[in-house]
This record gives sequence, structure tokens and C-alpha cells, in this order.
Amino acid sequence: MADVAKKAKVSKSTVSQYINNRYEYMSAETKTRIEEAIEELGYHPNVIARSLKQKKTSTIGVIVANILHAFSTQVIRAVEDVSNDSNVSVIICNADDNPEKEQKYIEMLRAKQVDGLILFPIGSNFELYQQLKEENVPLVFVDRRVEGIETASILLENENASEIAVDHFFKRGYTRIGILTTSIAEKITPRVERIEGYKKALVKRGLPLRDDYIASVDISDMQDALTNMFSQPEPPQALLAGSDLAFLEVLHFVKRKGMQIPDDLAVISMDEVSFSEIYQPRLTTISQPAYQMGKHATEILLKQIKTGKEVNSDLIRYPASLIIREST
Amino acid sequence: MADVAKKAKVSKSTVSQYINNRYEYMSAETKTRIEEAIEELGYHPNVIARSLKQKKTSTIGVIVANILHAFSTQVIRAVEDVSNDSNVSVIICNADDNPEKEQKYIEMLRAKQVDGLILFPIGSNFELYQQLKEENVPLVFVDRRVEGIETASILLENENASEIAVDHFFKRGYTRIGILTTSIAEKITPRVERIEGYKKALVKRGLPLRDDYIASVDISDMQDALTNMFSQPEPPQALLAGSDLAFLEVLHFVKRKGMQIPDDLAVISMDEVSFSEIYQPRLTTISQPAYQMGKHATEILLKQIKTGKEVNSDLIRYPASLIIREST
DNA sequence: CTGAAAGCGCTTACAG
DNA sequence: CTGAAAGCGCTTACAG
Repeated sequence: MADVAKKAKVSKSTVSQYINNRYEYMSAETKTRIEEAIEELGYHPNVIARSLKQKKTSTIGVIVANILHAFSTQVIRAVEDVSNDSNVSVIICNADDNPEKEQKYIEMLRAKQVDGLILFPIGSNFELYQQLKEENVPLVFVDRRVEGIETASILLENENASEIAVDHFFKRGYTRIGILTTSIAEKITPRVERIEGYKKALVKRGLPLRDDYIASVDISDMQDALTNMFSQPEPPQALLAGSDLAFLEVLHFVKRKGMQIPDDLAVISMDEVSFSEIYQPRLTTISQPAYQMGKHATEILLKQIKTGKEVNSDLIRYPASLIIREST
Repeated sequence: MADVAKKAKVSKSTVSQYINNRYEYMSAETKTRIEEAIEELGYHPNVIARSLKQKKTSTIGVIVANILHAFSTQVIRAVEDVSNDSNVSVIICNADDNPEKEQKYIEMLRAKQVDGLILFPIGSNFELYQQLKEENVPLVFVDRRVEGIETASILLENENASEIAVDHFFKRGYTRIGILTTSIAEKITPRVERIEGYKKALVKRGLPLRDDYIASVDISDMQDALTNMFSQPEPPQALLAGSDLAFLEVLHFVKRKGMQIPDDLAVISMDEVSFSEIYQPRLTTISQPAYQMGKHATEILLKQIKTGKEVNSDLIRYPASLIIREST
């Protein structure tokens, strides 16, 4: 910058004005001189230096709980799209369902002075989340919320999503309905709520609640859990998979056992999957507006950053929608 | 930092030494005093300021051509994993197959002073790539290479991958073999090479080369292209899909037409897909060591950054492997 | 073993 | 309309 200033025979201040498009008080002549100097020198401003002075980096961080879920990927795409429209860049981190990783990333991102954070909270770093709020770090939660942390949170209408699925099964005449989710040991919001919604829907329909129709285990234990569930005298006739990953396990199981969908077992996937239209039979799914949710989260965050104050600490829920195909 | 120094009754220099774990010349007492001061003040170092001084950011950028490909996602995961092990963070950008976006991202990343770049080059920004090399920006290409730019490039053995597929089809008795890829108008390396390999393999096997068995079009035109290809009197008996996205289109087409795999059409996907084991029939695929490739790319880049010199400007090729299932 | 001082590359009142 | 100066929060020789 000093070189440009010298070459254009102006001060650094003036070059700075030029860089930042504040031409109001600049003669046309100096403007072109600076322009030329920049061109000749191949000068590119150093935004790091600017960040230091301005105390903002035009960068936000997003930490997803587990990038293997299609939901995460779609949210990430939305975050990137709307961020780029505002010329802010995004650093993406994958906490891998690991609280220590989450903590490390939060600290790293803060050290990098990101302007704000989008988090799929693992849930175990309560003090850390609290500290973030205390220090007024712009923050929005996605997919999960944390009891006791008041911050904008964007979630699916999980209970209703399960209810839609159960209702659909019920309408088709299935009464023995099961559900499979990943482990709820950590009280991960969507899993807990989806099971809750499933239970409520059964009760509402006057169907019995059977513990042996509910499995919440790690992916690696799902084949065993399904084997157990289906070796009962009266196994489920219909099964709701709580996520795309769980659904893949269900399809694996069905394949292994040579079961026919929907005759031997009707299935619904919570989360759209790439192959829902090409599978035989075509797969009924509960679709989440993941892109929308990511977009909304980013808009809230950016507004929060801009205005410097909490925009909305409410819980925002997005509705799920049933896409009826042939697996039910 | 100044506050910490004051509180601990030392100078900023000493605090800085402490932060950077240079305890050699530090009395145990000052050390604990600083420790306490940091604790009480809740101090976190500002890495932006450090970056400015040190002229390195411990951040690398990766720009994928199109994040929708499973290959991109896997490479990204690898880049993140090995970067994190070295405490460098990564900024991910999706060029969306758009040269202007690619250019914008390259400039943004450079303005942010990233220490190095991993690129899936779109190919149209030749001068920009050249400039990167001239200015000694650590750079590695993945998936694609650019004629005339000498930089470490990690690619699949694309020609061989096609040959493996064609050979497998041939061994199974198919002689009318087609290939479907996304558009090669831009001379994207893997697509061009995969078609090239396909052609060579046919010739090697003494099979005729038929233009009407080759389609390279945008995803949105694939259904039409397939309709054309299969409305010939002698349509292909076997089809190689050049990517996961193209493969999904093939399966859609097959489904629409009520064709049976492999009886009406044998298929192989270049790229593993999540549903290859659960589809009926199970799907034969050509698997790419995407994670390995991403890992290797990152290792080269980090070494280049560390040593400050080109580690290896060779073209590195990774072998593909055929996973035989039931679709052929 | 520790501190004073310069400097990284910018921006921003302020003076003129 | 433009420039001199201070300062953002660090690191790094260097002196003592």
C-alpha cells in the first residue's frame, strides 16, 4: 500500500479511501493515478490488516455436528450461498459428534475473530455456549437447541414430522409401527423430539405404545437392533427411520432378510435421499426444508452481526412435508 | 494482552513468549503469574494480529468445482482431517462450475492471506493460475489438471478406470458398450480422459467405436440424450456412467423405461454411491480413493507451505478399483 | 530472565 | 480534496 501511495504520489490515507470506494472527496486525476499504480504493482489489499483495525473479519464460522448427514450438507450450501451474497466468507468445521472437537473449533473460530457462529450444538458444552452469549458473540443454533441457552434456534417441527409419518402409516392400515433413530443418550433434540412425536401420535390414534418397537442406537448397532425388533412374534409392519443414515441401515436390513417393501415392511425416511425416486419401490420420505433453514439461520446471523444486537432469540420451527411414493 | 501484562506485572513480550510456549528463559514464578492473569481476564489471543506480523495465517483454502459430487465431499473431509491435525483451518468454497466464481474465490482467499490453495481447477482461468505460480503461492490441483501449469496435481487414473469398466463389461459378454458423462465442452480432465480410456479400451478389444454410444451433456439434458441413445435400432447393452450424478440419471432413465438391470442394460458407476449395496440389483461401481487423494493433496500442500518450496510438481495418479456387484 | 521499541498493513479521526 | 499520526494486537530482534 505504501508503494502504491508513493507511485501515485499520494498518501496511504488516500489510497485507503480509494480501496474502500470513498471517492467523494477525490479528484478524478488522483483516482486514475491510484488506479494505475495499483494495476502496475499488482497490488491486492490485505484484509487481515483491515480486520485487525476494524475489528471485524467478514467471516463466519459454522460447526456441524456431523457432516455425514445430508441435512448438514444442505445447510452448509445455504450458508455459503447467502454469505457469499453478502461478501462474507465461511469457515466450516465438522465436530464429528465429539464435544471436545466442538470445543476446540469454537475456540479456534473465536481466536480467528469470526464475526459470528452457526452451531449444531452437540449439547455437552453448556458453559461454553453460555460464555459465548455472555460475551455477545452473534450465535444461532440449527437443528438442535440447548435448554437454558437463549439464542436464535432454527429447528424442524420434529414432533409433527413424526406424527405425519405415523398418521400416514395408520391411514394405510398399519397398526404395528416402529421407529429407529441414532442414540438418544445425549438427548440430541431432533431424535428425542421425533420419538416423542411418534409416541404422541400413536396414543392419539389409540395405538398401543410398545418399547420393543423403538430403537435408538449407534449406527454400528442398528443391524443388531433391527434383528431384535424383527425376531419378535409380532414385529412392526411399518418403520420410520429417524434420519437418512438410519434409513440406509433399514434398507440394508430389509435386503439382507429378503423382505419386500411395502408388503413385508412399510418404510418412511425422515430426510429425503438421493435415490428415493429410483429405488424399487420408490421411497416415501419426510422432507426437511434444510436449505431454507440454513438460509434463514444465516440471514439472522448476518443481521445480528450488522445491527450488533440480538435479532430474535426465539425458537423458529420449520414444517416437514410428507412425500408419498410407494414404500408405504 | 496489555491488560494481562499489566496484571502479571511483566511486559507484553513476556506474555507473548508465554503464549507461544517459549518457557526456556522464564522463571516459574512469572509463568504462574501470567497463567493466573490470563485465567482471570479470560484472555484469548487474537490470531489475526499474529497473522499480520508473522505473515502466515495457518489457514488454507480449497475451491471445489462442484460440491454436489460425492467425490468433492470426500476430498473435503480428508483435507479437513489432516489440516486439523496440523492445527491449520480450512476455508471451503464451491465454484459451482462457474469460472467467475472461481476467480472471485481465488482473489478472496488471497486477500485473506491463506497460506496455500487446493483447487479443482475449472480450467478457464489460465492467467490466474499462472499468476499464482509466479507469485509462489503454494498450490495443488485435485481431480483436474491444466495444460501448461506446472503444479502438483492429484488425479485418478481415469483412462485406466474406464478400461477396467469396459474390460469387465467385455468379460461378461457385452459388446455394445456406451458411456455417459457430463459435458466435455470445457475439456474437464476426468471427463475427457474417461472417454479417451473408454475408446482405447474398445479398440484394444477389437470393438467398434460408435459415436452414438457416447454422450457428454449437461445433467439437465441427460434424459434426452439417453432417450436418443436407446431409441437406436441397436442400443447399448452396457453403459458406463462417468460420475455419481450421471449414474443417478441413468437409473432414473432405466426406471422410467421399465428396463431391467442387468438384463436389459448392464451398468457401472464411476464413483461409489451410498445405495450401491441396497439397490436391487446391487450396483457394480468403480471406486475412487477420494479420501486418500484429498489427504495426499493436503500433505503436499502443507509440506510446501512449511518448506517454502515446491515439493513435487509431478502429476500423481491414484488407481481406481472395480467393485463387482450385480448390475453387470 | 525480562523489557522497550519497531513494525506487520491497514483505517480513521483530524487538521489544513 | 489530501496528508500526518495514532492505533488495531500481536511478534521479534536486541539490549541489558
